[in-house]
Amino acid sequence: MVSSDPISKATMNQEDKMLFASLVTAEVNPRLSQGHSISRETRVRRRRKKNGKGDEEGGGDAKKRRLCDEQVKFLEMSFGEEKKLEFGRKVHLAAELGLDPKQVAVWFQNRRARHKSKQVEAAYLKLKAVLTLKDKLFEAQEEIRKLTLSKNGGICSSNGGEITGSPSSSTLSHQPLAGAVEEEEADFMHIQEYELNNYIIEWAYVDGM
DNA sequence: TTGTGTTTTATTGCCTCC
DNA sequence: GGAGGCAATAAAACACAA
Repeated sequence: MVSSDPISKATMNQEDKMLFASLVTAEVNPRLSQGHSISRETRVRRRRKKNGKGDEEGGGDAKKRRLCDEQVKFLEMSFGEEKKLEFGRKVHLAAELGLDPKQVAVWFQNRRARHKSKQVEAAYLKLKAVLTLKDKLFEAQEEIRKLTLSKNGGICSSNGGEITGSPSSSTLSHQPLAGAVEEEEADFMHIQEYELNNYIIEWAYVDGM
């Protein structure tokens, strides 16, 4: 089966993994970044094996039963209305679907987890896009800076070939046209950067993330 | 058919809130 | 202290390529 997830963690490079991990730990699960985490090894050690072959108590078959399409559809509808499950609704849903209330609770728990991981993935993709955009902006700025330097170099070379990092106001005053173009470029870049920063801030507060 | 990867259901242990 | 939530994980069920 092919994963329907937009991102496969297996295909991520190291940088992607770190970015994704930082989102998952710091953004989504603040508890983990506040010293409440337990090492994986500890958890695994602590965990008792359940459902092990031959040690089933009560002798009942503890096989997992997949919910039928109708049940899932009903649960999805209910989840769409309200992500959390209060006692009354749980009992009602269970009765309606012929399930154990605990199964309904477990289904909602797992569904919330899936919902959250989708949100994290979406946030990850957005963040990645923003960073790519920032890179491009930086490259464009660099390009403009180089062009400006070479242009000024040409102007200065007629005055002895001096190349300066930032054109002096006296140089600009002798070149009104070039100065206007540079100002326009600078304005453009400032607007781009401003919009990008706004976007980042906006994104940061989406869904309380 | 079988090996492998993914999805779904269920469990465990911890935390927070009342 | 109990109920309920969450993260992490196990394991069954499932999909699919070879």
